[in-house]
Amino acid sequence: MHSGHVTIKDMARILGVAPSTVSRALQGHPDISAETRRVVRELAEKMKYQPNIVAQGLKFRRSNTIGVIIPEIVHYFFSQVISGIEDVAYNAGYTVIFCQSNEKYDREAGNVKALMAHRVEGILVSVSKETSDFQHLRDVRENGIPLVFFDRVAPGIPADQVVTNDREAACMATLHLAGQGRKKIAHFAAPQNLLIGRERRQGYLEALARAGLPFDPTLYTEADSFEKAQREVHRLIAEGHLPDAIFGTNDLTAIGAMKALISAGISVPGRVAVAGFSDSRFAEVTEPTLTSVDQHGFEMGTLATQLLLKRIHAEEKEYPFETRIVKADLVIRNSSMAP
Amino acid sequence: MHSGHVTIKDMARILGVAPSTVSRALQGHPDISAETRRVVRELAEKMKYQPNIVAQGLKFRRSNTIGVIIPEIVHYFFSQVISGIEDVAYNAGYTVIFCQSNEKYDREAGNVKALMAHRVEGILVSVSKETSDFQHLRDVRENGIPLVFFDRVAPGIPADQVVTNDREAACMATLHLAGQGRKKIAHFAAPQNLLIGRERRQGYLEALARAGLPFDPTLYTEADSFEKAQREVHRLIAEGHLPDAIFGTNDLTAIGAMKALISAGISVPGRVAVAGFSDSRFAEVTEPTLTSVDQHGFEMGTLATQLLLKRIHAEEKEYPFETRIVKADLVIRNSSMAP
DNA sequence: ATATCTTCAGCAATCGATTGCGGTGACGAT
DNA sequence: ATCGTCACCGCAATCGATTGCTGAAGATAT
Repeated sequence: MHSGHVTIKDMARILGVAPSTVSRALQGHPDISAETRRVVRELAEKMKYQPNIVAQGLKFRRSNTIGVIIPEIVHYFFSQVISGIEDVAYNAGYTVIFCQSNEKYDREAGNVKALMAHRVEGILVSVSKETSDFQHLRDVRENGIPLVFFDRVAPGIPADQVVTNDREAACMATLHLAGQGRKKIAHFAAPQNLLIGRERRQGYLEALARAGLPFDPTLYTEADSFEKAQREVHRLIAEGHLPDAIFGTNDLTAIGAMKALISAGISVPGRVAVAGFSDSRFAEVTEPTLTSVDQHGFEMGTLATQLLLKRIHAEEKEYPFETRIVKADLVIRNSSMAP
Repeated sequence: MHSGHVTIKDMARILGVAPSTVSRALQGHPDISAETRRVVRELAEKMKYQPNIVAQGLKFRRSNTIGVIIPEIVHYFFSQVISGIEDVAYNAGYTVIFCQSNEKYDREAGNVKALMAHRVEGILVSVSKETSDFQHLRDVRENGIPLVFFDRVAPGIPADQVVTNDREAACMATLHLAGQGRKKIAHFAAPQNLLIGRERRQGYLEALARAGLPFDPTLYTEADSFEKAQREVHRLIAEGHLPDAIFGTNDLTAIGAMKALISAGISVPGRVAVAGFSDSRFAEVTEPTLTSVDQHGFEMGTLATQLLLKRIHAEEKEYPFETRIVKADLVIRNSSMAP
């Protein structure tokens, strides 16, 4: 019959008892005789009965489900985060509904609606690059659904957050480049509507200041992909503004720059040192290996999920929102060696 | 009140009408007057009403949800597949519940149970390395739930499958190396209990035969990781069995070998050509860039999901199980150029 | 003015699981 | 013989949304 799933009613009909009796027998309610309990449990075993969580969820108004919205899973960092999320959720008996925004605002808003319709108990989100209107996320909060941002947060929305100390780490990476004797350090930045973009830029500027280097606008540009970085390098070369170091806002950007430099006959790290961000596995396989910042994605995922579950279990009790920082580490490799 | 979600009853109470009227008004049932419809819709708009999909699912006995079980998401290939799955599912109005087996049998079995309890309409699975008992997957089929395997299939279970033509692709890669004038082609293989390990090895052997090259046992070894590959290269060098080409069972293996060769002063592809498998993004960033086999993970994901949805929508109507092969392409880059 | 029809809403059941309350039998006590 | 006391189980409501059927008005026809 129907989808092949055994229900409590099916078993009740077979045994000639009421569904309520079956339910109570299964959960060991004292009102049910040992004999009845035994019979019911045997049948449940035999028919491989599995309670319908959806129905239970309706009854108890909880879904035991959390939602995750991620820009693009095919990034090592994000897949690490997801892995951490799944791990904690699984061990807490929660299931994870997974959505990908593909860096699109519309998709992200659609994902939020879908998750709400599914009555997830909480949402973990890293906002897309395109998102600048945050009403959809505000709606989540207004519906009383816990929200935790990780890595990319939305400004002005009351929620827990798990972020990297982007500014500090960016500063550290840039200072490292300066420490190698580099004077003309370029920054290939992420879009400035993203907080992480602004933070990393700030860290870069701070490092310049601390190293006593001037900020040269010709060495600052928004480029956050492999291809864009290559274009920018070509432009810099053409315009005669070759820097002696490049700090990329992420690894693919840094690698794109590095490849463009090398194929233009410019040695790395000989003439130009390069550093990236969010230590991907790429960093170890490039030639030269890439100096980068390890963001500890898995830990960000576990921590974010813990914060979410904590807030879910706090029920109505409100408490101040937390911002947790997962400290990133600078991993120094060959691309940033002294000339 | 409760979780903040507006229900049809809430609106009915406010408007002083019956829940059924609200329901019909929202779906434009002709029995409802234009005036009532307008009033209801306005309130729904104002209160941001969203139908409870869980309740609808219970009513209609469909969850609009599919489940995915994947060994480890932090592999570029699998994250590509997931991306493809999510894409098709989203466009078809399905949500994806995501589980990670972490290559563990227990975890995989637990995931299956959880997905069944959630009444997913179908399951996509790539079995873990550890899995040798497939009863949990057989249970899925016996419950009448569609199942589709991708990449790693379970033998003897009636289900649709989407796989790579591993043997053919491995043969192609090896023949390519032979075509570059290489005579002593080594193979760094995956464990032979994995089907893909055996298939790729077979492809390698077949290519040797077709190229008229003898099989040299000293050039065959089981090594399927970055580190193992490096050790093997050092051993080959030490033993004086340096090949003039290496075909790795996956990209990290190939890259490990390449790095070890280069750091030993052996030029790639000058003296030794290298090719990998399952084109990761690594392949483009190494130096030299790595020749590899593109498995088209995204397409495997979309195809597998399409097969699953097709079977879900076929309702009770049975039709023969399909095995679809996503043909892998050899992507020739610099690591395998002629000497 | 009565009969018939049309229009529009509500009642109640349904999906699967759970639970407060009420009811039925057996048994002993008075 | 009647009442009280358990042990045990069923009825019905609930969660949110949907739908067949029923029913109450008003409109139209005769």
